[in-house]
Amino acid sequence: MGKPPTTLRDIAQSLGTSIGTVHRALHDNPGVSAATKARVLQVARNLGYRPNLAARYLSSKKTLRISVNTPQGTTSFWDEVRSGIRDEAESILLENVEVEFRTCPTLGEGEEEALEAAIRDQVDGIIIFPSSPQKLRAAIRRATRANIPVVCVATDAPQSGRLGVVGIDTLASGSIAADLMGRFLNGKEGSIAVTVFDMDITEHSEKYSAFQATLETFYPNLQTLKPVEDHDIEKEAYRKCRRLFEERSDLAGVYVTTEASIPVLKAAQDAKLLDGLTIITTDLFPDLVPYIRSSAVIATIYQRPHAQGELALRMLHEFLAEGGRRSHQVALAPHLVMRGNLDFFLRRQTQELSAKEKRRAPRENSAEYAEDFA
Amino acid sequence: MGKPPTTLRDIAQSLGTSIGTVHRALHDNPGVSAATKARVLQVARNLGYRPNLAARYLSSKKTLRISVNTPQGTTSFWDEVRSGIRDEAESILLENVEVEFRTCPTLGEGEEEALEAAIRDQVDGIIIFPSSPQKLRAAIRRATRANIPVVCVATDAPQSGRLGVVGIDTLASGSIAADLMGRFLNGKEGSIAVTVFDMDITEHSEKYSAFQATLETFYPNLQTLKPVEDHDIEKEAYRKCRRLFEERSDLAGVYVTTEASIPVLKAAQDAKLLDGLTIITTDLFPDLVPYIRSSAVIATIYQRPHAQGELALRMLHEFLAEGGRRSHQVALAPHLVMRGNLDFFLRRQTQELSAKEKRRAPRENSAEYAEDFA
DNA sequence: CCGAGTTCCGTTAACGTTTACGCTTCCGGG
DNA sequence: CCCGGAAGCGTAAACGTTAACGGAACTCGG
Repeated sequence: MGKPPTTLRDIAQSLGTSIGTVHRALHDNPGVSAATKARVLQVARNLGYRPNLAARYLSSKKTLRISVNTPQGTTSFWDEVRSGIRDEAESILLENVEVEFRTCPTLGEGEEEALEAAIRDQVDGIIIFPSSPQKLRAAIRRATRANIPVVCVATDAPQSGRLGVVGIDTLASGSIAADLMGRFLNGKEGSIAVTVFDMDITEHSEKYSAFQATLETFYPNLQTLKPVEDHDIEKEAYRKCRRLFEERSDLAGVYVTTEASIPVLKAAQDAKLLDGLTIITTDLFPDLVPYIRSSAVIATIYQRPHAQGELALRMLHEFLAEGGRRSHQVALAPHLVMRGNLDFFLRRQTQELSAKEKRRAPRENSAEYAEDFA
Repeated sequence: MGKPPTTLRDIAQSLGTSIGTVHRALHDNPGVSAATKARVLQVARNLGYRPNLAARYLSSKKTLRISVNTPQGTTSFWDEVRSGIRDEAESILLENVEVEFRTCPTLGEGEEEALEAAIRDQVDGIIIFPSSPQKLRAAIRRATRANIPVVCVATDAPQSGRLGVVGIDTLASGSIAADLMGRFLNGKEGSIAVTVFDMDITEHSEKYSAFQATLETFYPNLQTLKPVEDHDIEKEAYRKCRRLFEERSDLAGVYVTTEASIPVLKAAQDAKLLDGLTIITTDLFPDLVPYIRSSAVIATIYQRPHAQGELALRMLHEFLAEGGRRSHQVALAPHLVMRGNLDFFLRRQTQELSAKEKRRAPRENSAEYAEDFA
């Protein structure tokens, strides 16, 4: 079962050549003839060569630089994503990851420039939130061609050649929102409003249609209205919702899929509907807490930003370190937050955000760990 | 910012001693006087020494053997835990982890013997499900004293000196169950039955009281009954529930916190109450699926066995590899599964369980990865 | 007082890769 | 004919740790 793994030496010996040549061939560095290179690659494949990462790291000692291009954001969402990335970077064995944050102050502003800057800086990998995928597609392609893998968080950038995505499963979150909405309304009739960022974003249109489909299947007495697009602009969200709330007298519930739930709630309040509506939101941040406690927001779909950050970095690192054999499409299940379990999530959030530098003193020997828990 | 890390050499030089001595001192191997050992430890601390894992692994090349002691189980729960452990073991960089499974066919039978066997076999670490913590406490202590770290999954073994636990947050799951129960019942009056494994298990009594407290706070018109203990014995679960169902005419809902939801459902069916009761269960396995689809089970609290397995192994490995600085008490948030998002979880489950050996051919150079996704 | 056995410590060869350097061979231009 | 340069390849020194070996100094029974 446990054959000793093949090394560069093995390959060199079996070819009657030297380690240096094998190494150059495998990395297509200059200095090898095409013929020997081919032979080396062939033998390497036959022998099932896999590089020893420990040796590689020990020898080269180059640290991987990865750029994190995310917006500042209006809620704590992106802070949590970033702290997830940081945590994962620190926890990686052979600490050889260095994270550079390129945070855009306003959404969509300077996104492309930041990406270009990362490419220019020759980072080894990029984690990005493509707020408008079609605008960034070309730039992501350029990064990929420059041999810099790109991982998208939260939103995908299709047709861009990106290495992978990590996000929340749209079907799972849209459907559970619908199912809960139906249950909470418990047989009532009426229509449900859904706000999204923009229907051009795959994730949002998928969420919307999952919601709509589930509601239609299981709760035919409820009707999903056309989506309200808010582009994460507070005023737009308020204005559009306010109008909707005044117009539709049969409105029974609202499902907010974006970060911008506060303006929607304000609109409901101003329309004197806050108590009458069944409202399900997305994400979890300080401003939202009182609404959940008071039951104005009956449930919120938590998109686990911390976990998204962790996984994005993990995916990138795995790829960079060993050529990545894992799935490149990670769809997380969202968490459901209500009054009852709210405190659990709040506690966790603060833990995660403040988990700075808790490195212990070097405790080489492990004889006494049990005392900690006795 | 980027100081070169201190090495054994640095310590040796600053003490005017040799690298070998430093090494022996840090690992308290024989052959160092108490005096020099103390000096070495002192300097190591001052210089903030942290071992270079790559070098360590490269040099020693010993693989970590870890034993996984879990029951066979009556549902797929433990299969998923095991597959999570396996996945994580494979995905660890510097693949130096070897997992040995010691699976007990029947619950609580031969648990202690299996643990003893693992200790005797000199494994480097143990992951265990302590089905009856007090019985295993002594044995876990012995393992710890033999310098073998023990991580508990799903259930804790307090006062046992175990290295850590990974499980589901009891507060989060008990409370969300109560909150949902209250909402689903929507103002109705009545009593709610709760089944647990055994109130002596910390987790279960915590879950129960979280449920009870939340229900009492937010839905005072619903009353939590005394817990039904089933000890994961199907007959016991059926019998006790059947009797309860016939006795309590005001029963409105049931919260099953154990694996044994099927006998409870059967009892409800036989008592002709399946449609009348609002039932929330725990875990997700094939036999439960039809009940969820038909809405007999309105929601189930998924305890994420795969994730539990992953995290348990990660915790153990981190500790073994570098003296573990992470939290040793991991409490996961459960997932909520309903009709709407059921398919998502089922798809995931089958993916996770069948994710065997997908290692690719060695792909040394990474120039062309973009093609895969173009 | 001499060998045998300790105790303590220094030295050194691994582990598999990377990288800088150095040695051939061959070719074209002066 | 000789020299410069390049292409192709071998060599060896790192990287930080582990583990085995060897050698002092010191102890002790005979």
